[in-house]
Amino acid sequence: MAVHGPAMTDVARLAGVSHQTVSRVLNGHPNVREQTRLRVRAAIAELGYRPNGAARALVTGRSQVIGVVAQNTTLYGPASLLAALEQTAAEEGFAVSVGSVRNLDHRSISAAVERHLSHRVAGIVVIAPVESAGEALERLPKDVPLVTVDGDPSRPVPLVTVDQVAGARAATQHLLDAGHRTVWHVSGPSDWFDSVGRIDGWREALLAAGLVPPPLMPGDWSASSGYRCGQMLARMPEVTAVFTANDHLALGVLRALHEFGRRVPDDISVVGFDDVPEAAYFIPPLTTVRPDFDAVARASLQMLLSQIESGTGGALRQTVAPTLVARESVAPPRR
Amino acid sequence: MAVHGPAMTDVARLAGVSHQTVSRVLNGHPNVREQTRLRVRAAIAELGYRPNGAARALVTGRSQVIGVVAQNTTLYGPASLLAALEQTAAEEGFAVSVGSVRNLDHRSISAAVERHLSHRVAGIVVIAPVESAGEALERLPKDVPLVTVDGDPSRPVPLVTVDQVAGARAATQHLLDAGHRTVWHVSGPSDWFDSVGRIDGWREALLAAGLVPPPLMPGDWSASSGYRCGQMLARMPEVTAVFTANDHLALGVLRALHEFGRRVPDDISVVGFDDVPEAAYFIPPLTTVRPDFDAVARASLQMLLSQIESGTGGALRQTVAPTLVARESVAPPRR
DNA sequence: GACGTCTCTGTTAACGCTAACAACAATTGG
DNA sequence: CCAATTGTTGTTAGCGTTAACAGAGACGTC
Repeated sequence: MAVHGPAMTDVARLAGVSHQTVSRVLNGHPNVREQTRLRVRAAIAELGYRPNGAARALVTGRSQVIGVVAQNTTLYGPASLLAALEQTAAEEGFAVSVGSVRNLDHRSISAAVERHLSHRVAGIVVIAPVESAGEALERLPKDVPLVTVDGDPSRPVPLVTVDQVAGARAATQHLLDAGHRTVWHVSGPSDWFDSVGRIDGWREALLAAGLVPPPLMPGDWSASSGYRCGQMLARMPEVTAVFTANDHLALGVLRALHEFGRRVPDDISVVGFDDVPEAAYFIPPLTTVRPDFDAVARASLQMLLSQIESGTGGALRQTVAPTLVARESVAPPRR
Repeated sequence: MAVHGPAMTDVARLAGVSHQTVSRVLNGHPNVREQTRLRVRAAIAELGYRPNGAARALVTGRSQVIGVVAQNTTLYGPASLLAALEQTAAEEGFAVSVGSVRNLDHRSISAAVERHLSHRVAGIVVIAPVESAGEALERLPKDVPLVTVDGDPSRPVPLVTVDQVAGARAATQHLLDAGHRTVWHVSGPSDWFDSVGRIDGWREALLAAGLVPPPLMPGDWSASSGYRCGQMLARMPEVTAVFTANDHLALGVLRALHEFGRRVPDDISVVGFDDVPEAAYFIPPLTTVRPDFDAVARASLQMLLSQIESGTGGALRQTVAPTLVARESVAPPRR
């Protein structure tokens, strides 16, 4: 074990140059004779040399690593985002270090950020969808490039976010367009910005149509809470259209409706949010709103990289529009 | 930007000691006077000092980072595993760097491993569920602590794996116990060891009961392929029990059966694998097999850490038994 | 021919930390 | 009382890389 690989000096010796020339070749400096460059490359290949990131990080002050702070990476949204971030980062030559936290409270977030900072990450992406994360972020050292995803729109921090409001408005409008008199909403937890945005969008669409929003049914993202809400919705004959804050809630609702003999979409129409891969195979196939996680990842990474390169902070803001995916869970109400 | 924080010497100066004493306090060396230790800690706190991981990694030859190579971290299984690994690693003071790859072929895996190596990770966990990953692993440098998860049982590499065979056997037996004459199987892709193990377990259980396994229906983990298989199963009156290689396949099957008017569990019983959180809210709630991802993560990390500490390689092997979760999708066949 | 100006390459000094050794006091044993 | 041991601290030398500067040719210009 611990048979350390060759270092830059070994490559230099083999190629008959100084270690600095090797460094220049590696970093793509212009002023290296083509012939020298080739000799160096050959030596690198022959020795199987791999640059030591730690040494580079030490001298440059930052590593080629981006830290991501996320909660609950088992959920579809965060997991997709994380995967997309990792892909995009890899293309830019960055590794991604994950610091998932159980709770998005001040202490947990700070701890995760601390861990990343002590590894001298080049920048940090915080997937911080809840209220309590916000404070933690403002107390962070100002000299670390930072981007938040789905965070608090009211804070002066660079933010990339799915346009929750537009998505929710589209979902609600889709139901209204189908002829429904009103639309009920099963929401996510109230301390998530995602939830708040979706509630706002739903409310806006109703108000714009001159309707009074019916009471909100609060859930917690899980199929389980969707089921509980569904049991209530099923009992109310007037309910003909439901918009749920995510697909898992929708799944729970679908099952409750099924148990009560309320048919979807014949009796009640349902629209979800997220477009999980299985949504097309729910009973019935779920109409839902698909956020573009790749676009979010790309936007946040780009924002982060520009901070890293330029050194400027800047509280940019970028929004990615989701698209409605129409399937069979929506139909006009029966007279 | 680039306002570098205080270094060890700054702490030392403030505490009135040498930087080496600070290092000793940080690393918990025994021979430091209690009073000195307190002074140093106070200085650390006052300056908000954070040790520089890069410098430490440079001098010790390895960082407090564990590299994870995984494919498709959007799927429930890999995502759960990753999250569990990260949690466990954090408890041990390690960060986790993810290198997700699109394809698990030789080139991609090697590239991901290379990236990790150049960051001098302390060890690598490869979630390598497919055939083609195997070769890549054997050509890796021997001096890097390495553990594979759900990998090839026939290769001489430390391996932690869910006991797929036992899980599949339990699922199949559960259906036989309910009185079914035979059990059909919708499998995962044939190059995944998970699939192979589950097929083996299914086959074993049938053979042990003196039955001839019916034809295998190959799927690809997705609800979509489950749906396609389900359309065929629904057409065959003799089919009364189906075991699917994961819950998403089961979801697709459920929907196909529903469309064809075949009721579950009245006409056909279904058992899945994974116990995704939504499985309890399928129509009907799905009986499934739950692998213990936390246990897998703990076992693999423990195995990795012991390699890191001892320096010995050793081709250990550890298996984690899954449990059957009975819900409503299984019933005795109708006469 | 002397002098600037390129292009290429080498030399030296950090970066912040740990390991190895050295140094000194306090304690013990004879 | 001297030597050996122990506990505590300081000094020095790297780890492998990049940045800053220096130097050697080649070339063109006055």
